[in-house]
Amino acid sequence: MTNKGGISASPLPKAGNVQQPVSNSRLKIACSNCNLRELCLPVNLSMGEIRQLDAISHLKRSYVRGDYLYRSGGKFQSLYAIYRGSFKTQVLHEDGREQVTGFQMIGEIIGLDAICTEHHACDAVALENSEVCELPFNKLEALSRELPSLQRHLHKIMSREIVRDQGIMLLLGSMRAEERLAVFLLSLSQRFAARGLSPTQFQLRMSRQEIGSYLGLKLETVSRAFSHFQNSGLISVHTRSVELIDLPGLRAFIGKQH
Amino acid sequence: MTNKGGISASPLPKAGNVQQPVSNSRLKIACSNCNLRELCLPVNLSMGEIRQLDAISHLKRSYVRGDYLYRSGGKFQSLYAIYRGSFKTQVLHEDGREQVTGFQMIGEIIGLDAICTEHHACDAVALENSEVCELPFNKLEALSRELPSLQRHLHKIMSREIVRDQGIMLLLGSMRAEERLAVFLLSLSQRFAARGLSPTQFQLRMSRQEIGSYLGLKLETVSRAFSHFQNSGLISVHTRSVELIDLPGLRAFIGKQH
DNA sequence: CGCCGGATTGAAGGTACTCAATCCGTGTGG
DNA sequence: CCACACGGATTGAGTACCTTCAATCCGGCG
Repeated sequence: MTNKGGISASPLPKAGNVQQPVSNSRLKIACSNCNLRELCLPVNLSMGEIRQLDAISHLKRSYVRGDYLYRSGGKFQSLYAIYRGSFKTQVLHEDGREQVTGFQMIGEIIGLDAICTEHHACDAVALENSEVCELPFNKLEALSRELPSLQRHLHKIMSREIVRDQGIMLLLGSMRAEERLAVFLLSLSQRFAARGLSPTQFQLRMSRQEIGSYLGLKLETVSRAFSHFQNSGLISVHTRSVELIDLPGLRAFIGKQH
Repeated sequence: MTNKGGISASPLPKAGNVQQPVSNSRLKIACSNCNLRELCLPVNLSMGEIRQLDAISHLKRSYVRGDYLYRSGGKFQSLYAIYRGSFKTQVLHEDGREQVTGFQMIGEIIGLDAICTEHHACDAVALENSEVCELPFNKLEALSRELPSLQRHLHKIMSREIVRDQGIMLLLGSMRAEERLAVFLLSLSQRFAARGLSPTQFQLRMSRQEIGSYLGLKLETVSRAFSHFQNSGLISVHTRSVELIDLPGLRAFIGKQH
């Protein structure tokens, strides 16, 4: 209950019920007995090696909805493993346009975009009450020189981010509005399932506006797509609570011509 | 003239005229005297350290337009530094849709998407006669444990790829057709400039179809946007040869409401 | 010369956007 | 406790932009 996030990778292995409340988040806790360990460290590390990770990570304070974990342009120090809650990342264009580039949930790593310039390339904003585990990057790099399996793990996390982004490019570049939403819902479903939560019933943590920004659509279009899925019997939706009624039907919907 | 690509990062420092023809590409050549070195290795490595890099890299044979450097699903072994020519990467959806996810040119590194699964997540296809330098990833990882500045460099390359992809998400998610093309042309211009080539006159290596796929547009829309820019006096275009006449005008075009 | 693929241009149609009204759930204050 | 206000979500009508379909053009090559 008083544990701490380590280094995440998704797609994630089953991790049992990891969504227990954290009673005292200021406590310094160890990766070695974190209940996110199977989520964050699917790596063959010995107990001794995990203790080395413990030594470099800290549990940070809570964030409430709207709080910034970091801001675009800010100096890069650390990666963050999400221990509780969820975040969105967004890039802002000088003309005021904004694009949500991702929604991150428990066990995922955030901040990789900042490595190349040592400054954050996007904002990270809490979508709900959240806690993160801070991983100072210099120390992480040093440790990964010692531990090849940690090094490989770090590379995989970054590579996975690249693959994920390419998937979104495919979505944005070639899918129609309702297909985009179907892909989005199925992706959420998978990620909840990987965390031992229901793949068919969940609460959205983001607004229609935020979903739209992520999917390259206006909020009204997102809303219409939700309604259409509901009228087709594929889902049941009531503002932010969603039930996926016909998963195969949703999957089949993707790629269908008009 | 008979040199070899190393490990690239962009945005790239000025690198003089790196576009000399390679007389005999089968020769084993060294990073240590590669004329791409300033492009590929903007890293503080000693001569001895660079020789260690030499030891793990090989120059691969030429590819002609349409040749696959690797295919989606193929086993991952190596990263590739482009030594001459250019490539596109594309992901294919089961329903036949395809999305070009990037165009890579000389000095850039390709294959990072495969690290997470050990299998390539996209196809890489030559756009013209090209040569690459193969970098076996296991050896690269091992060496980067020895050389912190190489390690950092590798992380930066991966991070830069993530940032680049986020920029494309912004483009695909929130820009209109002509803005997308303007961004694309300005990005090419910058990349040519970084290689000591003209930022205002160049040959496109890809078809309208391929540009369209990259930008999330149909080829006719791309063609119309080219024509419109030409009629507005911003560029001069004749099939694949492009001259950017009014760079500030192009820049100003981005973000303008309708 | 004539073919072929890629590029351009035109006209018609469809999808998603814009603008606007209404609804609904939550939280606040009387 | 209820009325009201507020922000987010839904729904509708009209429009803009991009796509689709189709014809034509152009350059390279056999």
